[in-house]
Amino acid sequence: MIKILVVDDDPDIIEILRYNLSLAGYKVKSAFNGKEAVKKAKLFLPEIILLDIMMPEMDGIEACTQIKSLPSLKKTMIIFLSARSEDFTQIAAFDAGGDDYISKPVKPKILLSKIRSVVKRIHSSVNEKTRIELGNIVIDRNEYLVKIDNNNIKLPRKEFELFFLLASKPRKVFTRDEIMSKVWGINVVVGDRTIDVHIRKLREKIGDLRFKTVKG
Amino acid sequence: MIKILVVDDDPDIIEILRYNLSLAGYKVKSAFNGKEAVKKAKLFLPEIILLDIMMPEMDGIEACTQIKSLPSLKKTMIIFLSARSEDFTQIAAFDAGGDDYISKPVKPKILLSKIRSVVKRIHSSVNEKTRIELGNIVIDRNEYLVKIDNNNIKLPRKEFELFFLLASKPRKVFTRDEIMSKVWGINVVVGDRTIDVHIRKLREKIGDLRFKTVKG
DNA sequence: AATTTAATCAAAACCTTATTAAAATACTTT
DNA sequence: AAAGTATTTTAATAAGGTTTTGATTAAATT
Repeated sequence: MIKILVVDDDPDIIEILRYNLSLAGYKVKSAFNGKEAVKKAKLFLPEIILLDIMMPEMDGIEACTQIKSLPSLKKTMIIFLSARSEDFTQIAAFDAGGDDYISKPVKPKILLSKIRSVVKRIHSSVNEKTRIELGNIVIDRNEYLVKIDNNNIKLPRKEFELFFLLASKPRKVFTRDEIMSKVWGINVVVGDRTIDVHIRKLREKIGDLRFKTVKG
Repeated sequence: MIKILVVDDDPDIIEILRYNLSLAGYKVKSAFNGKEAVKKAKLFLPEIILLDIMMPEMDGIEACTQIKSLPSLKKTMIIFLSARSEDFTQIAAFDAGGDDYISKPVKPKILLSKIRSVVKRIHSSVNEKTRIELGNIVIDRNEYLVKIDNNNIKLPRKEFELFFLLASKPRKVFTRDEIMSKVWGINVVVGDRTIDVHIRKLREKIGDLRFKTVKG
């Protein structure tokens, strides 16, 4: 059962959230300010925290920072609640490690759809591959390390991601578009030669024979 | 002519987008919030919607969900716009059925390249199958490989696509127009001999008897 | 037999990838 | 903050393959 900690200084809002979330089958606890939130989070170990930004004692941003710095709560998803739907507060919120936001007034429908999508994210981040082994090659995303025949090879980030992607599906042919969007991200526009150069470097470091290119 | 609906609460941004898109030859309409977006989308039936995430009245995620639930707009591609490029928004956006994502500030170059790639996707969305098996022939789009009697045969892109198309419906007769639009795309204009030559090459490589032409 | 459509071939045009070196960026250390 | 180092991106070019065209020939249809 998924545990959610609701943090807001307004009891009415707590009540609304608690009502909707309980009804949807989540286990809910609440706190009235940042300080209390940190304390309760440590004990309750919720999967998700709904955190108001503006509160007495300790604001949501600060609370978020503290919570995220605790090893036992590192994976907890934090959803901010904020009165204004734009601007600076949100940016600060994300910088503090927030995972999502909901703008007030909170509509039950939106609330639940957000929660669902966050839950999905929790699940999918669990089975995200972190390590690939192929014969004498080990690629470990945790340690950020490539091992070939027990020799450690250090790769810069892009080269690592590229290698990881290619190794994730041996024999699959990746198009440049696929590589671009998975390694560089969906929004980055860099020239087309960039991939070639990285491939070049990779081949220098891990040997020419690991993968080949298919024209077109 | 491709129709694009632009949705943002900031008139300046609408103007920038409208300017760039019109210049590139798209037909553009706009809306200022999610509610209006849904209404206008129903009438305008755009192929593409550029949708800001944070808006008053109804946020982009919700608007997207509603739009995607309408049968007449199921195929409409939705590209989200958002101020932050963090993962969480992207994931929420994709959960809601978004097809792509652009982070603000929107650079014209990125905008247009995205639009182009989305347009491409609209046209080629028929190709979903990734593998065809017919007796002793295997055509695998993933590995980009044709296997006949366990012999691998390497085909250049156009030949591969052509073969894939023909093999996708054995016994079906494809008109030149069909072949042209599926292999070469809708807005590509090449001479009429091109298909013949590719057919020739294909026959050389996979044997004369795999398919025959029907005059007319 | 005349007309239309398809096949063939080689040359030309076009594209994609590989390879460098150099420029731009990002990151560390002082 | 500056200097130094590593990483990432761009630019230019070479090399090679792929795609398209145009001329010509062959085959089918009217």
